[in-house]
Amino acid sequence: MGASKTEIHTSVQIEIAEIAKVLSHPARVAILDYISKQDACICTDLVDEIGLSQPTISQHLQVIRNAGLLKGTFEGKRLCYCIDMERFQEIQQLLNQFFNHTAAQCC
Amino acid sequence: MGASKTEIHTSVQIEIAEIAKVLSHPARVAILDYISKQDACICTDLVDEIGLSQPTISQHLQVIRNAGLLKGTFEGKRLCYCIDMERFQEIQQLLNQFFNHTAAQCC
DNA sequence: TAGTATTATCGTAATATTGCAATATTAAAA
DNA sequence: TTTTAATATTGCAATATTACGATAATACTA
Repeated sequence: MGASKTEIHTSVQIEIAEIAKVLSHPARVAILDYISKQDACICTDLVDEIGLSQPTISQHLQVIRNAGLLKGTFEGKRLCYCIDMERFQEIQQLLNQFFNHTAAQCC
Repeated sequence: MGASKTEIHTSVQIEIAEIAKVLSHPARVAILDYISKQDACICTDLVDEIGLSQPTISQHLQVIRNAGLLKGTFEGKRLCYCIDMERFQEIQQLLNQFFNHTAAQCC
């Protein structure tokens, strides 16, 4: 089908999956990489930097934004944003919690 | 298109994305959760446990396996496997490296 | 060897994702 | 106010993912 049966999973499992989905495309990883390397918030050259078309970059940015990973102003000309470190660390913690509690001892 | 332009990204970015893709579906998170909770390697009741059909579970397991996250024997009856902790920690480290070097200071 | 239980594969349908051209929207500058 | 530059949205095509029924393959057991 393609539609995932989310109702049979826990909210934590769904949350992990949603976070992972943001990072599951190299373009979005590249975008986060690039934004983090900037000193300021003016990130208008993403299109040239990443090598994808403007609509595609815009689409990826929306995915990252919807996950709460960006903050700043998002409308009109001269877009200004950067990574929301609070949310970023929250996500890192969530992933680490998942990795840490998954500690099998067999084989 | 649906095909991602992987050739324009760095190998690290692609690796992060590939790892994240494994965790980007709640069923796979649930499978990893469940396996890690078991004491032994006999994990034959995954189908009942996760609530998806046997072929679907098999498909998800293959994705997890291809990422190197499982070890054990994978053929024939009485499947026996568990999480490959070495690979698991390697992945955790890679993700943490990504999160740690992404530390923007603006806004 | 025949039967049984377990996992893998195939085929297929439904949905999601990715990408871009064309166009719209937005806000600053002239 | 018109122009211009930057971002968003729309529409569409190509590909990927998810899911499952049917079936095959595998290995244990009687």
